[in-house]
Amino acid sequence: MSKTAPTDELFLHFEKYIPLSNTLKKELADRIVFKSFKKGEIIHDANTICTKSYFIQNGLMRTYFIKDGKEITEYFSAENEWVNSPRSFMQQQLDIYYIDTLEPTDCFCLNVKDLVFLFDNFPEMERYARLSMGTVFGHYMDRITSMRFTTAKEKYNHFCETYSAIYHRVPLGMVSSYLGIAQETLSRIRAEK
Amino acid sequence: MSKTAPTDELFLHFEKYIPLSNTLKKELADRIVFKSFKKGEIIHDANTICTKSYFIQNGLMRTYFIKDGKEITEYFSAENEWVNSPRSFMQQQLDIYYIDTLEPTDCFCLNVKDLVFLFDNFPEMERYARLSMGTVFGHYMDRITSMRFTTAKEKYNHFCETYSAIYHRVPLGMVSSYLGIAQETLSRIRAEK
DNA sequence: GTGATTTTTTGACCCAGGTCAAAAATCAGG
DNA sequence: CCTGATTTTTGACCTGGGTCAAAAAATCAC
Repeated sequence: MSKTAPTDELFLHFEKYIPLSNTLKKELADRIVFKSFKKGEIIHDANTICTKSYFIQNGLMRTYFIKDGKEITEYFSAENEWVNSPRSFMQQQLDIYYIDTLEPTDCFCLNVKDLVFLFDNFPEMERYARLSMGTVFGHYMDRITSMRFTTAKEKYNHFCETYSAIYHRVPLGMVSSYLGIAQETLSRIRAEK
Repeated sequence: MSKTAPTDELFLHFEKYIPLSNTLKKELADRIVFKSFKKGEIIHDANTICTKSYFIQNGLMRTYFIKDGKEITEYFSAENEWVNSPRSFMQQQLDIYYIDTLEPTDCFCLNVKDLVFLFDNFPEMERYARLSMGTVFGHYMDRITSMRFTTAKEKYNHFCETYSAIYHRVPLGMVSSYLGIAQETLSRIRAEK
C-alpha cells in the first residue's frame, strides 16, 4: 500500500524548525497532496510561473536552466527537501529554471495559494520559512566560496561529500555543469583514482 | 545636527515588504540605536558570536574571511542594507566572517535579543525577514551562475553593474578576492579600456 | 612636505583546465 | 538481445588567467 498522505518525514522536517500544533498539522494534511512522477518528467517549465512546491519523499530531481542551448544544472534535490523554482515560486514571477526528475519520484505537493493561506493564519509558518531558508542560504554561501577558490578536483571531492547520498546516481554531464567544469575534465578527474 | 533615531530610509526599507503599524514603528524606534563608525573599524570579529545587525545609513562595509593568511572579501554592503555575519547572527553560533568599515559609516543597530522580541510579538516581522531574505537569496543564485560561467572580464563588468554605486570606492585587491580572480589579472582588465 | 608603507601596474613565465574530435562504453526501446 | 542513441572516455592541442618578482604610483603618518 502506497502512502498518500503527509508522512512523518514531512512533519519531522517542519519540527526541525517549529513545533507543530495539531491544528496546523490538520491544515497541512488537508492541503498537501501526494504525487508520483516517472523518471524524466518535467515538473516545472521556465515558461510558466511556479505555483507548486514539492517535498521529496524519495527520488531525485534536478533544477536546471538553458544556456547556449545546453542544460546547466543549478542543483540536485533528494529525499526530505523542498523543490521549486525559488524566485518564481516566492515572487510569483517568471524565472529561468526548469525542474525534472532523474529518478521515479514520490513527493508531497503544496500549492502557493495554500501556502499563502498558511502564512496568513499560522505565524509559525512564516518562522519556519524564515529559518529553513536560513539553512539553505548558508549552503549557498559555502558554495560560492567553493566556486571561487578550489581546483576542479577539489570541487568534485566537495560535491561527493555534500551530495554523498546521490553523487553516484547522477549522469556525469549534469554534475560537470553543476560544478562549472568541462565534462571531459570531470571524466579525467574521476579516472585518476 | 546628526540623526540619532531611525530615519525614513529604514522604515521605507521595511515597507518594501510589509506595512508598518504605528505600534511596530514605536517598538522599532525604541530598540534601534544609532551608531557611527570611523573608517577601518572592525564591526564584527569571527571569534565572537554575532549579536548585532547594522542597517547602513551611509558609508560602506566589507564582510570578509581569512584564507591562507589573506583577507577574502565575501561581499560589500552599502546604503540601505543590513549587515551582519548571517549564519552567526541567525543561528547564534560561530562563523568565519569578519566585518569592517571601508569608509566612515553611520548606521542603525539592532540587537539579536530585540529582534527575537519583535519576531515573537509581531508576526509581520517574521514575514519581513522571510521576504527580504528571499531577495538576497536571488542575488546569491545569480552570483553562483556568474562565478561558474563567466570570464574574468565578464565578472568584473558584472560587478561594476551590480555594485555601480560603490565599485570605484573599493580598493582593487578587495574586489579581486570578491570575484575570485588574481589582483594582477584585474589590474590588467581595468587597464585595457 | 617627506619618507615609509601600502596599493597598483607591468613583465615573464607556466599550467590547469578548456575545446575539438573521435573511439569506447552504456543505455533504452522494440 | 539487438541496434541506434546517448553518455563517457581518451588524445591532442591551446589559452585564460595564475604565480612570482620588481617597478611605479598612491596614500599615510609625522
